[in-house]
Amino acid sequence: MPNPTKQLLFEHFARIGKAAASPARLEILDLLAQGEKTVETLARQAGVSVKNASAHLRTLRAASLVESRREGTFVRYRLADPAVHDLLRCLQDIAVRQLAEVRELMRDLFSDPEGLEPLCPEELAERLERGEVTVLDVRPEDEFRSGHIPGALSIPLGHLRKDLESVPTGLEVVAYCRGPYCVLSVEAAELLRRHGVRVRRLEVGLPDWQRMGLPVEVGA
Amino acid sequence: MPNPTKQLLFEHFARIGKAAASPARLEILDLLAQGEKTVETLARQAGVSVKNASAHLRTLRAASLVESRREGTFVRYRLADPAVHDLLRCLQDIAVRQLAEVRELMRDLFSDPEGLEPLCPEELAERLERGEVTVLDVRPEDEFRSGHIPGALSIPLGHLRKDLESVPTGLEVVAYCRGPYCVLSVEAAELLRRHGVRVRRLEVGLPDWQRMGLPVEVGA
DNA sequence: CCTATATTCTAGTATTCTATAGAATATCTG
DNA sequence: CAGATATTCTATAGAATACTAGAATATAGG
Repeated sequence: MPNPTKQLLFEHFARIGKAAASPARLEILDLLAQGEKTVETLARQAGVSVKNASAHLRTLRAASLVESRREGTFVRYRLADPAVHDLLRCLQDIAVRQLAEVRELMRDLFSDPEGLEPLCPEELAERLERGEVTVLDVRPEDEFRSGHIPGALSIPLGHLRKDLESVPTGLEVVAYCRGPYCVLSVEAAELLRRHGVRVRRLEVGLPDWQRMGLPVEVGA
Repeated sequence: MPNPTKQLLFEHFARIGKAAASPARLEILDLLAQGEKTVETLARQAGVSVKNASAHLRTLRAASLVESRREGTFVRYRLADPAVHDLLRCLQDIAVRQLAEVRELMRDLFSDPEGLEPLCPEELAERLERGEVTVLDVRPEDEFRSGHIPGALSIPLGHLRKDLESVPTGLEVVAYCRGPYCVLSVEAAELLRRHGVRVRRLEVGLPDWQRMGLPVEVGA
């Protein structure tokens, strides 16, 4: 009679689901997929109060989706398991495939006015090997330091706006950011294109690139 | 300023997460991964009231995780997308990897007293091709009819208890059920082994087998 | 049209979850 | 140890969700 046990098992599965049942928490997970972050950074980047972020992190930790370590007065959080990123991607993919509203939002945010398709990771890896492209990481600096595509240039979107000249224009530029549902690289590409730079987007972000087994460089 | 839009996007992602945030709903999804089922069947197999099952199905449909069609006085539900099964598996895998309580439950339920490892799907496919094994589907009959491993014999666990003689014993028997977190095949294997039958379990269920691109037979 | 069956809808209550404010804790610095 | 900063804990009000029972709807069959 394993019925109560089966129920127990599904209750635990649902613990993971419950942790993934809040927009704020999903955004926090998305940010943590880019690397370790403090509570304050997470709160700022996700647009919630520090107290609220702390409460959400507590929930996420109770479900073992994140871990933390103290470093001085800061507490740094990180994903407890790369599979957590898979979970997030899974939710996102179902949402895009099944929810018409989401497909519409995606079309508005990501469709390229010039009809240029984003590059797939394999293609970028090849062209990078041949030295054909300049790779541009437009995420915040701390995320670049946590890990980036080897040889990539770090110019966070905010800096890019002020200093477009810093982008080398000899080769075609490929911009990337947090993932397929992040608009940083879209905005970067628009900005650069308006200034005559040949630029395309990578269709995924660093976490996906890493998860595919492609090489990642850590540090500045 | 795509901030409200970003928020909107994460709200939609969380709609999927919320739908997956209840043990009863996860069990319903697990059952639906085996094939179309009526509300009543789902309620019975998941151990909840029909009204409650109906309410959960409503929630699942609102999140586009399931679809339904009417057939006479019955309404049959099914998964809206194979990716929904991936989501369930993702939650389960994280739970097993991260939650000690779950690992303990799994050990209690699935560890084989004789130390026999379950077969992986690739191995079964090979041995099936060579005609070396008898494959036994111990799920309820309706799930067998919705799809099963080609050549498998359908003997639901309940029938097996009453009629052990019906299992051919010439070849090694491989029993399978709903998935890696389903105990039907474990109980079947124990039962058969106590009666001297050489039997092993398949480590996954039919939905996983199908998702791997292995052949599936439909009908009786 | 009437009845039986399967399912859904509505409403009410109990429970859980979320966000926030204020107090408390931990660590570093001097 | 006092003061400053980062974070967590506790309590709480409001919102959302779950389960149940009774009414309503849809279909099939006589």
